[in-house]
Amino acid sequence: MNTKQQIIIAAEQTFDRHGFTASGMDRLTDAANVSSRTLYKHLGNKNKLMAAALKQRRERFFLALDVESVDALFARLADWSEAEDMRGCLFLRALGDTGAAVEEVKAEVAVYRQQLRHLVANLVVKETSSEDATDAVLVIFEGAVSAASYCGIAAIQSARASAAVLLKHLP
Amino acid sequence: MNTKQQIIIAAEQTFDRHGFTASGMDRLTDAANVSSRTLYKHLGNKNKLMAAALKQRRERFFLALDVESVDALFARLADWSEAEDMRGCLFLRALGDTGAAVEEVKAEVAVYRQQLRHLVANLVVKETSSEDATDAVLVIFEGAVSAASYCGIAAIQSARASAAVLLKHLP
DNA sequence: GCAGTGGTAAAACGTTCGTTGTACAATTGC
DNA sequence: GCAATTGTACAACGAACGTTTTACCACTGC
Repeated sequence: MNTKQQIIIAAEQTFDRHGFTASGMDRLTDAANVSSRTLYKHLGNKNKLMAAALKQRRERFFLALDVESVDALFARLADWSEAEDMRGCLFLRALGDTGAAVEEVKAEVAVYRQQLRHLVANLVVKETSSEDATDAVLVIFEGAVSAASYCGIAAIQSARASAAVLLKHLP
Repeated sequence: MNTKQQIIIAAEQTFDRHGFTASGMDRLTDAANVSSRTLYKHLGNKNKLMAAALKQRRERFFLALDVESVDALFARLADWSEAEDMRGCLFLRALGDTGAAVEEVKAEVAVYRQQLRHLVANLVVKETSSEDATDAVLVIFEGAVSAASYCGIAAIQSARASAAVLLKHLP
């Protein structure tokens, strides 16, 4: 079994559930079921672990969102929300939690945002032959992620319908 | 001068900028320009200070968003984003930062979300004679707040236009 | 058989955390 | 003039933090 991966997966969940700064190394080692010595051997320090957890989330997230249309994007997001608790964008939260003071975290957040924009832009171009609606769909996507944390899956279904309307009727 | 208010206002900014758990009492007393003894006399403890800062943010936010139409709502949000740095919803972040383990924070977040929903629902009813589009507008609002943290005011302008289209063309 | 690898447990490092105690200064109302 | 109020500075508390050290165990391949 891959110990490093096991640590990172546990950390992704722990940071999401309990916060980045508020999650001490004790809680992280307990969640991963490894000694602190092993964790430090594999990850170096807490900042690098945060970055690794974010990278893991990003890869898992975009794997789940590997789709061919905007509608499918929101359908997959709905699937995600049924499998995982929604607590708002983990990357936005990581930045706020750490006060944007951790370089490793800032870098990972930047990569995520760039990747999300590219994904949305590509889908929008495919359907409208223009990038113009990218921001609009991006806003709805971010809104769905945020609102799902207290409106549940209804927020995502609403977002899905809204996106369809927008792609038809936006200038 | 009202010392308590001065402490709370400084705390609102400090928590927003540096995170809730990551902001120590030293930083909070420094920002408020008071001694730690004074802060504790007025606020009791850190959890209560967090709640007070969130209440302050809520009141300030809804005062800025005291409008008569959905379009004006987004216009005011754009004004807000030009006066303040956007780092995503402070309430969502407070919940994630503390791992939803602080009752005082959970309560304030619940009040905020309820008030936001009521505001949006009232505006939507006024314009469409139905509450049906509430979730859709709520999603766009949340998305504007989140996306503005890295897309700037363009996200809010895009959200404003999207909301107008939706109110016209949603079933 | 033995070096190498990859893990454990437990204690300790110095620092920072949230919070309180003590002692003192400035302003105010009667 | 004096008591009350409201603030300060500063040191201390025990606990928790991130990190490292020390010593030890189990498995692997040659």
